[in-house]
Amino acid sequence: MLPALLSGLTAEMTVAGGDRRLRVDAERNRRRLLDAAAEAFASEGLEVSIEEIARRAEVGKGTVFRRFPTKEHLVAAVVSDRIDELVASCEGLLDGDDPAGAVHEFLSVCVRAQARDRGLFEAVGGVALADPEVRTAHAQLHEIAGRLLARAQDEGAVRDDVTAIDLLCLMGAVSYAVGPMLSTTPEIWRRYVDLVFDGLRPEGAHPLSRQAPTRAQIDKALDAKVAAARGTAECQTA
Amino acid sequence: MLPALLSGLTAEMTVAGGDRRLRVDAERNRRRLLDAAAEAFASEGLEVSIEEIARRAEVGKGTVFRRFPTKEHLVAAVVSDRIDELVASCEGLLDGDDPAGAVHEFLSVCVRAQARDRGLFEAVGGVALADPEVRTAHAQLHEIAGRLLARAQDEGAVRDDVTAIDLLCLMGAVSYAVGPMLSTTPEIWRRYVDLVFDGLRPEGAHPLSRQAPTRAQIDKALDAKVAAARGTAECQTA
DNA sequence: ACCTGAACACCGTTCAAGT
DNA sequence: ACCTGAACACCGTTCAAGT
Repeated sequence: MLPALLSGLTAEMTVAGGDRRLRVDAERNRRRLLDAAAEAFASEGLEVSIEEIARRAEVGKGTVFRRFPTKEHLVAAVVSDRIDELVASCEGLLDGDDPAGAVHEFLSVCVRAQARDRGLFEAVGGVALADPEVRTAHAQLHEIAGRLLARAQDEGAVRDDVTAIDLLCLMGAVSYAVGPMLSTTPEIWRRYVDLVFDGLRPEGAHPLSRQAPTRAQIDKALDAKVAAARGTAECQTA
Repeated sequence: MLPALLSGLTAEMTVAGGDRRLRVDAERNRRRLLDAAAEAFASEGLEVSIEEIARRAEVGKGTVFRRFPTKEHLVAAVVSDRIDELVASCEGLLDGDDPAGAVHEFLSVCVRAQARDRGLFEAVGGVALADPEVRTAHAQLHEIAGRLLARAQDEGAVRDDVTAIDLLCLMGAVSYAVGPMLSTTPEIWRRYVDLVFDGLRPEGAHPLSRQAPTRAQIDKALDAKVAAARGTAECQTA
């Protein structure tokens, strides 16, 4: 009896935001679902069916939707954990004494994570960003990118006309480009991180024909994208 | 009577590979379907339903599958036309007298095309490359990229350690990165073409930690990807 | 409270019945 | 030959019936 109670309390501490305490069996199912989903999304991508995840977690299909009102919510729960991990492993880069190397390493860490986790890659480029927790985690990554970039720019090791948003965009760009090649040459992403990073150096820098997108523009575009996705979904159900 | 016969003959000439001549009404439906699909894919992306396309073309759902055995085939038919257009508009770049500018322009033309046609973008990054016609068209683009690149490298205007495959990958990378921003800042792709192109200049070039992927590796990876997609599809139907 | 599988709407695909 | 819509399998989602 006591262990069960304790595990319930631990769960409450773990859950972000202070959700209501779940019944012990419910909490156990939630964990199994998150674990099964994380594994399935990472290896197969986001298109694995809910039924498949439920099977792997050994629960009924309906249980998934009782805990996560929609598949997107399940994706967001898994993905925000992954981004949190990414944030944690990038924070250490702020301490080093090689600012340019740290920017390069930041790109490497993020791209490698996406190369190894197909679901993570698909989610951060997609509508998962609609989820508030995912956005928060993503904003933290944005902030780290900004600090790393500022240090490197102060030293003159990175051109002055690029922004943290550029860094995040380029990280996604590289992750996308290497996707099809990962099965035959799993480390190929390093080449494109190197190549893109060379474009960030001051030596070859030429004026950029457009201004950097602002955070507001990105958010607006994401909102529009989410609204569009919601729109067609509503059309389908209506 | 005569016009109908002529239109039938024209159709036969137009169709690549010398397919059997279609009945006049069938040929008309084929055209309407291709037009409707091209428009729908371009604006909505590849996820538009066959039913929607059939509706726009004013034919029955079954007619689509009579002409194109699968949705992928319809996508491939539309997309190979789009890539052919791209090839045509890039061939002119081989004549100019600014090799570096031509490489930049090549990237611009291809990225702009993908920015304006969502289906084109989704297809060239995906399983559409399984289709032989699409592969042929894509190989032509590859060849042009190679010739443009060689000229620029001979002049010392582009670093020597990048390949035509790198160029094609980076083009896809940029197209991906700008996707979410197009609704608010439709010309933003120019910024990332500039930025990536600066990475191709010799001035800031540093050794790349991995060798360029070979055509064989790419093809093998694509085959694997297609096989995997087919595999899960067969599992679903089996 | 929570679990579950049957039921529903949607989509790609097939096919029997029509011209 | 070709056209068509009803029928099938699949997927995300809902919900009535159970504990």
